[in-house]
Amino acid sequence: MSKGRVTVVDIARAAGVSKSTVSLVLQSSPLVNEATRAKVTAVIRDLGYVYNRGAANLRQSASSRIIGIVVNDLTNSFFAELAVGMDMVMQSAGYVQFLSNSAESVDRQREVIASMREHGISGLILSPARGTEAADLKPLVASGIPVLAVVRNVVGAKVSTLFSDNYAGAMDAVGHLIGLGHRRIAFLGGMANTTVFAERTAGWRDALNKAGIPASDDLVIASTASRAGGVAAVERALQLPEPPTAALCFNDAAAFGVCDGLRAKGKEPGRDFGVVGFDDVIEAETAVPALTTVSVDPQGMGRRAAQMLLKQINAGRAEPEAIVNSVRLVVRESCGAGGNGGARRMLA
Amino acid sequence: MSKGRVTVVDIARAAGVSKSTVSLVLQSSPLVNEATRAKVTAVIRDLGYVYNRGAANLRQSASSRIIGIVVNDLTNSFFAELAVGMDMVMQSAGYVQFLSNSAESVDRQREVIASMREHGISGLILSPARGTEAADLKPLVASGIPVLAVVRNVVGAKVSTLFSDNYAGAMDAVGHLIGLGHRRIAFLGGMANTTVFAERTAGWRDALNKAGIPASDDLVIASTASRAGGVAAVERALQLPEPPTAALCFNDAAAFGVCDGLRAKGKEPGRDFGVVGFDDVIEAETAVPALTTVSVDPQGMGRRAAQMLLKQINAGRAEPEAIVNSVRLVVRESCGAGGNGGARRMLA
DNA sequence: CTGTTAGCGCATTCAC
DNA sequence: GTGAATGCGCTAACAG
Repeated sequence: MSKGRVTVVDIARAAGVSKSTVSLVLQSSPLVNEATRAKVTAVIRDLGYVYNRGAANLRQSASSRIIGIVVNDLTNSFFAELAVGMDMVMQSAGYVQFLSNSAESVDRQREVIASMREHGISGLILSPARGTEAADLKPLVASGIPVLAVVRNVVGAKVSTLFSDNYAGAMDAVGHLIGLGHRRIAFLGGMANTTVFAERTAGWRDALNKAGIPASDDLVIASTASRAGGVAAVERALQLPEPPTAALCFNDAAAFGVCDGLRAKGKEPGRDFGVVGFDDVIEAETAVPALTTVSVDPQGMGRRAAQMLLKQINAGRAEPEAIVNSVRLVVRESCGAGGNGGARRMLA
Repeated sequence: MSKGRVTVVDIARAAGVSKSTVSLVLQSSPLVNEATRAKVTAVIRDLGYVYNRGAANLRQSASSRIIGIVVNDLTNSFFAELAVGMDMVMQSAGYVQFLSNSAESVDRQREVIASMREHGISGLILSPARGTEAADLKPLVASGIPVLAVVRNVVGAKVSTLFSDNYAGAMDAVGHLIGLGHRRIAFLGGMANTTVFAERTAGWRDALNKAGIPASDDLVIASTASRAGGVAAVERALQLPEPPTAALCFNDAAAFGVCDGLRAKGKEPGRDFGVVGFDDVIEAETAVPALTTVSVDPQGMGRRAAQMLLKQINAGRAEPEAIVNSVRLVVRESCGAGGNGGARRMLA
């Protein structure tokens, strides 16, 4: 039963036709007799034949229908959600994906991309590891296969891009806080040397400046983009000579940490201190956020990224395009039961 | 530059040798002159040649060095961590993986597995969608490619397995609570119709019975395995005629929800109510758990799964093996700063 | 040590 | 409608 793979020849012989007839049946060509088609499909099922895409792809220089996805940190729910979104449209489009985790290592990233390339991917979506350079992608784009960078930028690389509008989102959020009367607004959490961090702090800064409020660097407190990082950041913020009365948090994890830290100091988030967070993982943990958030919807972004790449693949040789994924400020006035314990009656 | 793929023939011509010499160089065979080897490798680099594994694999009936991984819910951090663990060892072993999300749909799962098979995977790791039957995997195992089921069981399927010792973990956890003097101990959260749920509740039940405490079905309150589910479950539990004084929570998300729900009722988790949770995602969100937990370490489990599968692949035609991944009870007496706000001074 | 020959499984002409 | 050739990129034999 498992003595070597069963091929078209086998099923041709068993069905008493020639291999090309079988081939036609496989691609459901209209120019084959209905009776023979039935016979062939029956034999295919009986012998447990499986189509060999590798061989097919070798022959015709068609698309392998494999695409590569490399993300910097699949452990982060944001990127997991992103990947799931991509997976959805890839599956529906009849593609399979190599999906790998670079763990922020450019070396692993390079290796994994090389490996994918040897396997003939017809496109690549990359959420680049920190420190990725244009040169790393040079041979890939030179070979003509479409590459899409998401979430983070690769400066100088001639690839398509899909980024969130971090700048506008931060502007909106800070504007909201200012509208509520806050004047000292901190930026808490996140790793400083990322483009996302830079964009979000830029929006924070410009929104303050626009309102005539000085944007003091003391109020930008970077840390890890985690719950622990949020706790640490807010603790530092509250120790400032002139502590802030509100904060824009780098992401949702940091925002939760900030709430934790506030409660630990006897402050009620929302009532005693305004909190707005970028919500990179909205829809994921539906029960939690009673916070006002700048929502990114990673699954939607993933779907959009996949669609972009497939379009490029189908279009053949298209120019790289840059798209900005819009975000929206979600203001939650009240918070239902089952919410995040201490985060009700939000001032922000 | 990108006029068709550059092949062995191209580099053979450019290097002034024959293709088989190039082939030998590619597989770093010892029987090739050092000078010609240098020449060939130089040309390879200059022309930007990429090895075509598809063609190679077609010729020699060797392993494709592609393995398939299908997970029921990549949105769940547990499975994301699991996948990352697998990714690590696959990368180190020179494999690439198709990684896909079935989203608990047996249909998607079947399609995706079929697609992977057409691409010639040399092994499959499956965290089965709910409702997966042995028949779904029948053709795959019949074709002789190693299959490993993780986390959940597929009854009747002749595949290798790697499960956590949910039963023993639940026993340990409940024993711990009993040792602290609790008599009415609930089981909160989790979807009822899963094997994991069945195993964990069985351990809960048997530990109670062993201690001579009746295990009332009222105390098993299923819900979703999420934070919201935990909130709902503990609310129901506290409305019982004889409410519990402690609980074993299905997973960490549910445990957090239980703490939320307790605080909403003015009860301090750990002080007023004993909480132990299965910690499916330990190491992931390092800041949070001030809870006593039954730890599973999904990344480690993923690494182990990958190693198992690779061993099977290398061993050729090995019998399926069943391995149990041990879990450990982690008792946290105190909880440092930056912990989960309300979950300190745990009674459990 | 290196070149020659012959397929791996499939799809695409062409004849029939 | 169907069957016989040909070649995709590569490796395995065997010659030279």
